[in-house]
Amino acid sequence: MTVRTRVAPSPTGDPHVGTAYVALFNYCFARAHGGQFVLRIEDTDQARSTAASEQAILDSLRWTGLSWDEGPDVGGDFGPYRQSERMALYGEYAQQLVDAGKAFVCYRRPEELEELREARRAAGSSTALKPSDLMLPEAEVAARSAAGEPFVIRMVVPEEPGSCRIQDLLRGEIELDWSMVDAQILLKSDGMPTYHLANVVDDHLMGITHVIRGEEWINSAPKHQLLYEYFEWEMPTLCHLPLLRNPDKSKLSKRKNPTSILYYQRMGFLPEALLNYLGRMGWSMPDEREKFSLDEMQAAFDIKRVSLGGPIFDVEKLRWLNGLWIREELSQEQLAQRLVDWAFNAERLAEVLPHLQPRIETLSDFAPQAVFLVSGSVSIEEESFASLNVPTDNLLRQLQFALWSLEALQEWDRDSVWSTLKSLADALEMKVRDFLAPLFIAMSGSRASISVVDAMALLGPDMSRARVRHAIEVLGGVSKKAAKRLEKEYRSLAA
RNA sequence: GUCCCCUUCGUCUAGUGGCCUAGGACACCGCCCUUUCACGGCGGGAACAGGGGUUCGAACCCCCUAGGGGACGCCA
Repeated sequence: MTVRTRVAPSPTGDPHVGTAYVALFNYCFARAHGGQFVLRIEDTDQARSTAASEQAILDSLRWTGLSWDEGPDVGGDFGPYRQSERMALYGEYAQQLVDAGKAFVCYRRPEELEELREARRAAGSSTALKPSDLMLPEAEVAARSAAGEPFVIRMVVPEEPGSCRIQDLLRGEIELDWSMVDAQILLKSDGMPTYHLANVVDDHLMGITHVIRGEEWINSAPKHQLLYEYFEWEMPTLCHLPLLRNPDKSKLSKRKNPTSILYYQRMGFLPEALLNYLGRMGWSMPDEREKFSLDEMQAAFDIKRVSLGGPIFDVEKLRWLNGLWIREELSQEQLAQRLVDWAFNAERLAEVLPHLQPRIETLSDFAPQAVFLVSGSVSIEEESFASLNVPTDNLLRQLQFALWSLEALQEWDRDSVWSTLKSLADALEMKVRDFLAPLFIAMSGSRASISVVDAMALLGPDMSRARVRHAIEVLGGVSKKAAKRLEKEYRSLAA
C-alpha cells in the first residue's frame, strides 16, 4: 500500500495547516496499515512554485513531526528548475490521449470561453463546457494554428445525460451527473499539466493505492476516474476528508484566520500539540482521550472513525491542549530548551539585535523593547490609539486598507512591505509617517519601537496580519456595510 | 443558479436499533485548594435541525423540508 499527500506550495510560501491536516491522516492511515507514505509536491503552476516555497512547506511539515518515505523519482526531481523534464513527461501522456481520441487540441480564447460560460449562466444551467461546445470550424483551427496562437489540450467527456459513480471510503457511493463535468484542460498553453493530469499520471507512476484528500475534490473525481479509464490504469481508492472551517463555518482561509503553520510555530505552539489538535478534528481516539502523540494516534488509527461534519478550527482549545503538553510532557530542562530553540537562539537574536542595539542603554532595556516580537499578541485597546488624535473611522479605514494590501502581498520582506504601504499612503495622499502611525501601535502596542516595517518583516506575514486584524477589532471593527463601502474605495485607489 | 457533501451542547466530539433521563473535552458559571494569579479538584447550565415514515422500540434506518459547506478556472 502506498498513500500520498500532494502538497501545494502557496505563492506567499505559507504552508497551510490544512496541508498538515491531510498529511497527518495520510500518514496515520499508511503507517497503521504498514504501508508507505509519500509526498508529492504540486509544481504545475509556475506562479506559485518556487524552490523557496517548496522548501518552506517541506520544512514546516517536518517541523510538525511528520515523516515520509522517499517516493519514486517521477519526471525528474521536484522543482521549477526541472520543469522541462516534467513538461516532456506529461506532454507525452497528453499526446497519448489525443492520439486515442480521448483528448483534443483547443484553440479557444479566454474571451470566447467567458462568453460561452456567461450564456450558460444566463440560461441558469451548469457552466460545464463540453467538447462540442468548444469545437471550432476546421478552417478557423487551421488559421489560429498557422498564426501560432496558444492552445491547450482538453479531455473528452461524455455529453449524453447520465451519471458517474464514485466510490468513497467514508461516504460509500457518490453519484455525480456528467452534465457537471467539463472538457477539463489537461495541458495548459504553457505546456504544464493541470492538477488533474499531473495527479493521475503521478499517482499511477508512483504506484499510489489510496488517495486521501480534502472534500473540495469530490466534484472532480469523475474526471480523474475517467482519466484512469482512458489510460486503462487501476484507480486508487478515494477518501475525502472534511474541510477545516473558520468560526463562520466557511472553508479555513487566511483572510479570516491565521492558517500558516509558521504562524502557530511563531506563536509558540508545540508541534506535538498542533498535530494532536489536528488529530482531534473530525477524529477521536477509541477511548476518547484528548491528549495523544502521533505514535499513539497512528497505533489506534481507524479511518472509519473520521466524522464528516466540517470541524471549526478553535484556537482556544488548541491553546488548552498546548498547555497540557507543556505542563505534562516537558521536563523543566526540556521546556528551557524549547524556549531557546523557539525565539532565544543565536539566529533569531541576530535578526532582532540590529534593530535594538542602537536603542538600548542597558541590557535590561532589551526585554521591554523586544517583548512585542516574542509575544503572541500585544495588549491594546481603543485608548491606545487616542494619542494619534485621529477619528476612529479614519483609523479603521487606514488599517483595513493596509490589511487588504498586506493580504495581497506575495513576497514578505522588508522592501515589499515598505513599497506596498508607501504606495498606499501615496494613493491616500497621506504622509507615510501618519499612515504608519496606527500600524505602529497595532504591531508593537506602543508608539516608540523599531521601524514598523522592520517589525513586520520580523514578525512574518501571519503574525503581522493577525495584529492588524486585532487592532481593527479593538477599534470597534468594520461592519459588513462599512466593509463594502471601503472595499469600493480601496479598489478605486488601486486603479 | 446548477450539482455534490454534511447536520448530536456555543465549539471539538462519543454514540452504528434497546446500555441514552444522550457521555467526555474546550469555553462559561459556582465552590474547594491557595498569600495573588494560574494549575489541580468538585459541581452547574448547555445538544440529537424540523416533519413524516419503518420498527415492539429510533440520535442511530428510509423519505421530504430547512440550514450550512463545497464545486462549477489555462488554481490546486
